[in-house]
Amino acid sequence: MITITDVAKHAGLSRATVSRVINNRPYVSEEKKKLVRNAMDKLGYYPNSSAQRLRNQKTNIIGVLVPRLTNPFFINIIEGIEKIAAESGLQLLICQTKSDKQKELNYFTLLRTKQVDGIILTSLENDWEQFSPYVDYGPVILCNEYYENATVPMIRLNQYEGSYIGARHLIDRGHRKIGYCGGGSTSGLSKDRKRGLKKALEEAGLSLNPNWIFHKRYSIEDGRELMKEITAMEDRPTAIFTNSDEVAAGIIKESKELGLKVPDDLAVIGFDNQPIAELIEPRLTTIDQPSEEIGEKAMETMVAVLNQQKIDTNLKGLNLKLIVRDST
Amino acid sequence: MITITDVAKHAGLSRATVSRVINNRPYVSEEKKKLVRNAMDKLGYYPNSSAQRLRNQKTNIIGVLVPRLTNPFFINIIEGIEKIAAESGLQLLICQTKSDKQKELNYFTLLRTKQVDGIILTSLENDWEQFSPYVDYGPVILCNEYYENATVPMIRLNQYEGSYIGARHLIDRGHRKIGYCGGGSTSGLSKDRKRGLKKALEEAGLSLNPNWIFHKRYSIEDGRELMKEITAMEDRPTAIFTNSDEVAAGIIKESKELGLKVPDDLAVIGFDNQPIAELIEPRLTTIDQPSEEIGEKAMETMVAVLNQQKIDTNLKGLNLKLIVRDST
DNA sequence: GTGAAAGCGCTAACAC
DNA sequence: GTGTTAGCGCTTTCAC
Repeated sequence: MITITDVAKHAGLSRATVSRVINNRPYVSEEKKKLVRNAMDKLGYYPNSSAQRLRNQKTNIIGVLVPRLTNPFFINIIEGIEKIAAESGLQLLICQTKSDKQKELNYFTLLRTKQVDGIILTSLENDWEQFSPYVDYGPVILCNEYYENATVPMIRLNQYEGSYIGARHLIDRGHRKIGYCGGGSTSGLSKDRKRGLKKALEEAGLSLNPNWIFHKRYSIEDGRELMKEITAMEDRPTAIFTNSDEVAAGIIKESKELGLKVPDDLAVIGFDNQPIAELIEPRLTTIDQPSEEIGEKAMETMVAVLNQQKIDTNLKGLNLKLIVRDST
Repeated sequence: MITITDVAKHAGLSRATVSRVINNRPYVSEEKKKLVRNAMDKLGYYPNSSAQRLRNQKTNIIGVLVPRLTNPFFINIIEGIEKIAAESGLQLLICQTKSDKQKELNYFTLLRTKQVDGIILTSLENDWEQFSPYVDYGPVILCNEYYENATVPMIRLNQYEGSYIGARHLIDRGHRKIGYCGGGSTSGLSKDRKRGLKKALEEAGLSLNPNWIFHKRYSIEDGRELMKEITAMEDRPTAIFTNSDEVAAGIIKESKELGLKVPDDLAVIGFDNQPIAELIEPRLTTIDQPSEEIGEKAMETMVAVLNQQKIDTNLKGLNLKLIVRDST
C-alpha cells in the first residue's frame, strides 16, 4: 500500500506538506504543490480513509434507517437524503430495520462505535422513551415519523391534515361506514393519522367502528389478507382508508378475485402516491407525500447540526395533497 | 470518548488484556475477563471502529453497486447479499450508479481509499477493458451481469436459455413478428439475451427485424414511450420481448390509453417476475429470476475470496423460469 | 497469563 | 512556507 510517507519521499518533501496538499490547506507554494501532485499520480496514491477518520474523529458517513428497501416511499426519502449528502461530501449507510424493535435499537451502536457521524430515522418501532438515552451518542434526526415529546429535530409532514382531507373526501362521496387500516404505534404520525380521520368523521356526525380498525399491515399481501377479512364480516365498511398504496393495491387486487367492485362495493384510498397507484385498475385515489423533499430537509438539518448550528427541533409539517383517481 | 485505556485503568489491567477480551482471544483468565467486562459495562465502552480498521487494515464492509434502488430486482439481490453478509459479520455499503459510466468507475475509489474490503457489481455500464485495471485494488465480484472474458468471479443466470424459452413461448403462440427491447451493452447478459432470442427465431425460420430492436429502456415511463413509438410504426410487431417488468408494465399501461388490446394487438413478455407483474392487467407473462439466490451466492463467494480461498471464476449460470400469465 | 512498546496512516500544533 | 513531532485508538509481537 502506498502511504503519505511514500509520496513525501518521492517528492522530497515532508509528510506535513503532502497532507496540506491533500486537504487543500494554504501555505504551500505552487511549485511544491505540483511536486506533490506528480508524486501522487505517479505512485497512484489514495489516502487511507480509516486513518483519516481516526485522526479527524469523524467519518463523514450518515446512517439512514428505513424499515425496508422494498417500499418506494422510503426509497424516495433516501433519494432526497442522498442528493444533499452528495453536495455536502457525505456518504450514506443505509440500514433496514425490517420493522424490528431490537434491530432499530441495535443500529445505534453505529453511533457508539463511531462508524457514522449521525443517524436519520425514517420510521419508528420503539417509543421515544426507548430512544432518548441513545440520543446522547450523536446527532439523531427524525424524518417522516415523529414524537410529540422528542427532543431531536423532526422533519415531518402534516399527517393530521392529510388524513383529514382523505377522510373528508370519502365522506363527501357519501360514505358513512369507513374503515381504517393504520400503523397503531405510539408515534406522532400514527396518532395524527387516526386523529385526522376521527376529526372528519366527527364533523360528519360519524364515529370510527372499532371492528373496522386494522393495524400493522404494510405489504400487498397484507392488503389481500385484509380484504378477505373484511369480506368475511357481516357488517362491512363501504370505504377503507389505508396507510399505504401497497395495502390499497392488495385490497383492490383481492377484491377482483372475490368478485367485488372497487369503488362500488368498497371504496379504497391509499397513501403515498407510488407508481403502482397509476398502474392498478381502478387507479388509486391516494394522498401524495413529498417524500424526496423531506429527505432533503432532513439531510440539510443534519448538515446544520454537524456544523454546530442551532436549529429548531420541532419544525412545522409540510402539507399533503389528495390525488383523486378511480378507487373512490 | 471512552477508550481502551480508560477501561484498562478502570480494571487495573493493561490495554493488551482488554483488547484480548474484546476480541475473544485466548490466554486471559476468567477472573480478569470478568474485571474487564465489568469495566466496559460501567463505562459504557464501545471500541472505535476507525481505530480497529486502521490497525487491522480491513473494514469488514463490502460495497454493493446497483443501478438504482427503485428496481425491485436489485433490491432482491441486495436482500440475498445482506443475508449472507449478516451471517459473516460484514456490513454493506449500497451505492447507486444511476446507470452512469463515470459514477460506476468512481465507486472503485472505495476500494483504493480502503473504505470497503471488496465490491460486488450487479450491473455493468462499462466494458471489461475499462474495469480490468481497477480490479487489482481489491476483490471484485460480478453478480447478475457478466463478461465472457472477465477474470473475476461471476455469479450469473442462464440468460441465453431464459431468453430462448421466452421467445419460444411467443413463437408457439403463433407470433412471427417479434420485437426486442433490451440492454444493448457489451455485457454477456445483454448479448446472451439477444442471442437466445435470435436462436429461437432462427429455429422458427424467422429473423430479428432491426426496426424492432430498442435499447436502453428501463422504467415504466420508458415503456410508455416505447409503446407510442411502436404504435406510430407502419409495420408493427405483434409481440414484444422486454428486458424488465417495468418496461412491460409501461407498454401495457400505454396500450390501454391508446385503445389497443394486450395480448391481441400486441403480446408482451416481461423479465424479472416482480410484484407488479401480478398486479397489472392483463397480468404479465414474464421470466422469473432467482435474484435473491444469486445475491447470496455472490456474497458467499466474496467471503470465500476474502478468506483467500481459491474459487472458480466463471461459475455456471442458474436457470430461469417462464411464468405464463395473461399478456401473451 | 499478562504487560510494555511499537506502529497502522494520517493531521495539526509548534518551531523555524 | 516547510519540517519535526506527537498522538488519534487500537492490536500484536515479544518479553517475562
